Amino acid sequence: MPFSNVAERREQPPALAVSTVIFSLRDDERTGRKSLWLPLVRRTREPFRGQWALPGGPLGPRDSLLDAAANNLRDTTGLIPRYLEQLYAFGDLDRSPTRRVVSIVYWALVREDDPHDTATSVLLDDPNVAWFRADDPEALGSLAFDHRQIIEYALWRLRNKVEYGSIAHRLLGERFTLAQVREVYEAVLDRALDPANFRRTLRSTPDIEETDEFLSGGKHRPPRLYRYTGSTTHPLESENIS
Amino acid sequence: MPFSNVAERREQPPALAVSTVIFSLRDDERTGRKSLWLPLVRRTREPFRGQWALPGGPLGPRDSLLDAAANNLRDTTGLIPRYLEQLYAFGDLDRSPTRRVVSIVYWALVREDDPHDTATSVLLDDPNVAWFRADDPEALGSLAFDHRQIIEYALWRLRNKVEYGSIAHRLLGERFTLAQVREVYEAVLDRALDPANFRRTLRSTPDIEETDEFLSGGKHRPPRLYRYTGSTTHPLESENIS
DNA sequence: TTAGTTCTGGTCAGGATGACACTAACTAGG
DNA sequence: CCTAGTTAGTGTCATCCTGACCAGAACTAA
Repeated sequence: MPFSNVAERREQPPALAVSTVIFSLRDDERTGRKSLWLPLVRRTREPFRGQWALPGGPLGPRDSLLDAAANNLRDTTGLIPRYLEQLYAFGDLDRSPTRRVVSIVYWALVREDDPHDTATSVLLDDPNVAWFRADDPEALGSLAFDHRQIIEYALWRLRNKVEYGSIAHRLLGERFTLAQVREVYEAVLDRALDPANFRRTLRSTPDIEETDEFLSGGKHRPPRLYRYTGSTTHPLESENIS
Repeated sequence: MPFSNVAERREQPPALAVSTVIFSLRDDERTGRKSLWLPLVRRTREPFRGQWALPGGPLGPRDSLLDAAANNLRDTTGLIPRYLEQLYAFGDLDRSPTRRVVSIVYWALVREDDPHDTATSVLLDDPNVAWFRADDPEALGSLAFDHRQIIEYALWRLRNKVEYGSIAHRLLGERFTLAQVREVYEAVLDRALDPANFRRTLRSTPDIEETDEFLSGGKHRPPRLYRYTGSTTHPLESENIS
């Protein structure tokens, strides 16, 4: 039932929605390095029909906030991220041109090659899902709702995140080389880092442990593989998908 | 209208509420130092009637999230904090024994002697509002809902906050001595700091500027007063009350 | 066998930090 | 008025952390 004026519609109770900003590490021919990419979905309904938006949907009555984010992500993009963290709750009055919506936004990190994240295959065939560079002003300029600000805030949070060790671990696999971790840092911070110094600092952290294996098949000297021995952060910050 | 069983009530749309964790700096005879205190309100309705809880209430249809937090705080405690920041959105299914509630929680810093924060006088006369030490296990043990976990998370966030400069500024006045800033740090970190070293690091930050004034009236050598020349953090993290 | 690239360990200088001694400036009490 | 006591503020020293850089090790490709 539509409402005839603004005052009337604002008396409606606010709708609750959950959205997600998903970051992944991908090759960027532009810079030669890896950089951060994120998937967006094309809206099929008004408002903003046809424009790109963050994946999301209403909060189901039987879902916790985290479950709602994970379930919706699976349904709209096929992604099943191993890591979801709450970003922020957006609740300004004029976020949506129709009824008032309070959105609780999560952010996720997925691995490009993770069999658990079945995203790649699904997304390639779906014309309503596409990946964009996280700092691409072209793509971000025409997003639905206030999703541009949300993405910029997510990027800011990611860059200001202290415990990069665990972030790298989420974007990479169970075992990784130090150069791969460096690529994560370089993509997030958007600058080149000295390999030797980076190695020194990373080896001094207790969270990363060396293994006896080496990565073969490369073009040059095979690098040693390392493992992340997760130190627990605050419970709320490290929720896990069931 | 009550519901007869769990399945039925869970089909109701979740209610939206806003609560606030308020920190203030107060003398602590126990340790001799200053420490963090927070006000709680006694619940006058079921559920948890008579128990202590965070100040909060439902989200008004014409309030932004921030306005809702500020308005509710004023009504229930008389506090008008200069600084409110969003902490987290809590939305587990079993947070409330009656209907489902999603709470968006803010945290605030107030000054004990701020004329703007008219709290002290109001709160002293109201038997339904009381201050507790933020790490007092006795008081926190019997809180309503999941408010104990919320407070612990707020404390964790406060301690892990990077930009202590601005935090000190919020808890203190426009002008302050370096010893007062040190008291803030000592209260938050819960350990003593070397006055000389603390002075050195603080004077090296561009955010804090010395004035020509000194604080008179003390028992000993009058300390110089300083001023905070606020550097802006991310917009979302530094919302201001209108 | 050699050139090319990455991996890995090392040195060095400069800045930040903790421990601590010492002087400066005020009040309280006789 | 003088002295003791307390806090404000300065300076020094050793240590740790960080960025810049060098050089050898280990592998591939030709």
